Amino acid sequence: MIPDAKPTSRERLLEAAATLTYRDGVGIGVEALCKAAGVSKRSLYQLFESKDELLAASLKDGAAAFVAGLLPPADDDRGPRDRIMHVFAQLEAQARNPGFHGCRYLAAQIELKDQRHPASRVARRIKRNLLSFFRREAEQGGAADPDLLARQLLVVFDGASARAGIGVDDLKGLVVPTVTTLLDAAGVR
Amino acid sequence: MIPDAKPTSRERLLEAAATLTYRDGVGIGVEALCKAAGVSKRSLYQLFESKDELLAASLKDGAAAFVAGLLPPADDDRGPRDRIMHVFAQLEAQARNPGFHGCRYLAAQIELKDQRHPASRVARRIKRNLLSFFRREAEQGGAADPDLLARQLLVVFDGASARAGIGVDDLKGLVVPTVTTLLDAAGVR
DNA sequence: TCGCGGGTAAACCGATCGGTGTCATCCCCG
DNA sequence: CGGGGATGACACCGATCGGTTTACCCGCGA
Repeated sequence: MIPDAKPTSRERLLEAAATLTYRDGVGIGVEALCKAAGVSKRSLYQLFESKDELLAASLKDGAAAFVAGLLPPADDDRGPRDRIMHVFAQLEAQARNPGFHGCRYLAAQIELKDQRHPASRVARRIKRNLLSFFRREAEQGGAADPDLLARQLLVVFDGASARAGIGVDDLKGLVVPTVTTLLDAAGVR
Repeated sequence: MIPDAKPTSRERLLEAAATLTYRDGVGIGVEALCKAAGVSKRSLYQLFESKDELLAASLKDGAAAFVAGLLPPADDDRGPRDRIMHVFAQLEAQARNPGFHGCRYLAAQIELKDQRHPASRVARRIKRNLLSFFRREAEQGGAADPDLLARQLLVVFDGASARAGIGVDDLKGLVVPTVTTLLDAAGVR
């Protein structure tokens, strides 16, 4: 039911950038990106200022899918506890996928050491939104220290997805009990 | 009290590799490594098979310092709980250092996506040793599920050091209460 | 029919990549 | 003193980096 039989050059570039940088890292060459997208280098540099801006746009473009794949629907009638657990259940499910290589935003920030890199800024913003979600739910769940709980949850999220991403842990039986323990200790009902 | 006024070419290369790859990532060029070490490229390739082997050797070379900087002394008379807490207190202290950029072994594994890369193998082994330490202490502390607790602790370790390393959290008031909660829940005395 | 915008392919730019070949130099050991 | 192995300096290799330029092609509207 998608009217566009063929996506725009711009869309194909964003998609190729998302796929290849996730698999191979942000060090991937523009030549490879163009080939994968079926777009000439000439067009790339008409659509984007630079490779860095393409990377940033690609990360931003994927934010909606990132949120949709992790967060519960906004009209969810479950309580904060279940809504938080939902995120980690989703993470565990995604980690089962052989194509899973961890959180692309964390990876991007680690690979591009420069915090001021446009793509790094985008990644930081997106993760800050996840932190806000956790804090909001923690507050609503009556956590003793919502800020602390939100930071704890994000540490677990990043640690778990990183370790699963590099293939040293499958998260099975790990993430749910961990988050449960933290929620219990924080007094989230 | 160090007899070597001037370290070996090999030692200088290992040191330069450790410093520069930590700050700039494993993508750093061999030219830069050689210049920093004051060693010619020619010598580098007589001392090491390739850049990849130099990186691997450099990571392995730093393992002792990594352990010394985190783990409690072997003859420590404190209990398992304090010995585990020691690791995280050290991590939090190190994260205060402006030169801190997270766990170099996690970063290396994320940057080199290839799990079979020699440096990635070394990193994996070193972190497995940390996991073993956690499990040993968990067992000795009477944890209900020592394997689970060890995995939880490593997730917190990696998550916390990664987030501190990219500058989005200073770990203050975060890591100690988190580990305390996990130890309590596991029944570690 | 014309021109124009958006697209491609491909050559090209200087710089850098990992890695070698060549040769002079230096220092240690006999 | 004489010789040899380690080291440094440096040019060089083909490949690739991010980015630019040139030339051409094609469909659409005036």
